[in-house]
Amino acid sequence: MGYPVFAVTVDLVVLTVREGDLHVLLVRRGEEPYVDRWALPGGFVREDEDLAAAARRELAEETGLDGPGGHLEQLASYGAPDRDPRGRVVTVAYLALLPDLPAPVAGTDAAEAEWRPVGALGLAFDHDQILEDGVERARSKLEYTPLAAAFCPPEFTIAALRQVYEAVWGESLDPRNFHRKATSTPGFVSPTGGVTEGEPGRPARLYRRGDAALLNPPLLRRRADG
Amino acid sequence: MGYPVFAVTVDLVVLTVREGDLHVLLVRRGEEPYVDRWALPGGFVREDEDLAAAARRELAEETGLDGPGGHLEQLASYGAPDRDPRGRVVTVAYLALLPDLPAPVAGTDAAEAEWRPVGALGLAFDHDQILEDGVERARSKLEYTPLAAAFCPPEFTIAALRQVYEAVWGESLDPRNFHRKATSTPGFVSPTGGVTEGEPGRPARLYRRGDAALLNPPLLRRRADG
DNA sequence: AGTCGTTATCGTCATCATGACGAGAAAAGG
DNA sequence: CCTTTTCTCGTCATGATGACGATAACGACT
Repeated sequence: MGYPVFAVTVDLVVLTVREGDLHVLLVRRGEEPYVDRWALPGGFVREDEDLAAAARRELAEETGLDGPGGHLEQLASYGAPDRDPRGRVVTVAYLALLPDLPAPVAGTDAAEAEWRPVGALGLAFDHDQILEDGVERARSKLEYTPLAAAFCPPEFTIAALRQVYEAVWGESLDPRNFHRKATSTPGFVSPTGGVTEGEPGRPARLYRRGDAALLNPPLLRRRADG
Repeated sequence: MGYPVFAVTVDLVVLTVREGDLHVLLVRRGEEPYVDRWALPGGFVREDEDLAAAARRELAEETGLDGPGGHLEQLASYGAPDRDPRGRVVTVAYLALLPDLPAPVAGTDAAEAEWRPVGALGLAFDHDQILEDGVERARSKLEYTPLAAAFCPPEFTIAALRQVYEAVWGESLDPRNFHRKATSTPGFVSPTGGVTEGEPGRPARLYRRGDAALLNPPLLRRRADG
């Protein structure tokens, strides 16, 4: 039976919140095609490797960290016949949400890597589209899941969680209403008992991510109207 | 540069509502592996074919119909190393929502095909998992989009739309509250001006699918609690 | 024609969630 | 001690929802 053969890659949309803005991890390509252009990190899936395992491996290689606190999920697949000039390549994109890393990125890999605010970046291949899809997925996930905590360190304040929403959604939220919502939605966050120290203003209680898979009711962003 | 080669297939989760229950389109396999076992329809992506084009082609081959009124979207990709005994095969699953077909399925293809109520079916490969993911996606999509209309003919009644929700979600909804919600949510449905004739009971107004991409506010199913 | 069963459509009411905003609590810094 | 800052708790009006009553408009039957 004859059928076409493909190369299969995984590409990563790695998002984090830095200084109040949503950032994506990019690497500068070291070889053709698109030499010296910025692109999403990624690579070929190995002979005996599951797709998710390949994504985890690439994430660890690029960030030196996959540990708890983050989140990794499959995003979508892209396989236009002409998306890679080298031939038929299907890529399975994964979306990673990480806390702002104290450790520098690109630990093991020699390639240049950096965090860039999301926006109109002229990335290699169809990576602009993949990034756009990833950002939209993240925005949507924050509505229905407690995943915003994946952007935070293990213990965080309600204000930090709110700033994640504000950065990802690009809109500001009322601190008092957000506080009520976060603390009253079952499984969203759970208090650790600790409080912040040395910060300006009244000390804030610390929370961990709750155990709910879904927020019920969800926390909907303000729609453009319709 | 040496990298592994893969075969790439598309598999379809084709759903419809028949007689008040959610059904999936299955085909009986005619060759190894899994001969004579039921499986999701699908096939290899061709040399110069986009993934979505391959999905549309397979859908047309299996149902003889891809026309307007239905819906097709990418679901997810599956690529466990051992998911196909023939070798390394990555499949990109697509989800199709169709109105109950007047035409018989499997027009062109010689393989046996039939609609089966969704549930615990012992399908070939990892198709049970793919089906489960597809059904969950459909359930979720009905909450946030007007896509339930994709299960209906071009013109339909509010009651028909409600029966779609009841079949897909597996729960009953109050006809009066559903009517209020469907007709008051902007872009959900739009009246055609026509009414049903010859049906028992009071004639019902006919509607077409609205132009909204998202329901705002959404129509949430009753959660299992948390 | 009248009655009944059936389904569609509209209305009412209590409850819950939300947006807007006031106000006190608890820290740091002068 | 006072001001500034930020967290936390309340209040109130509004909007969405669940539960359910009531009426409208058909076919079928007597």
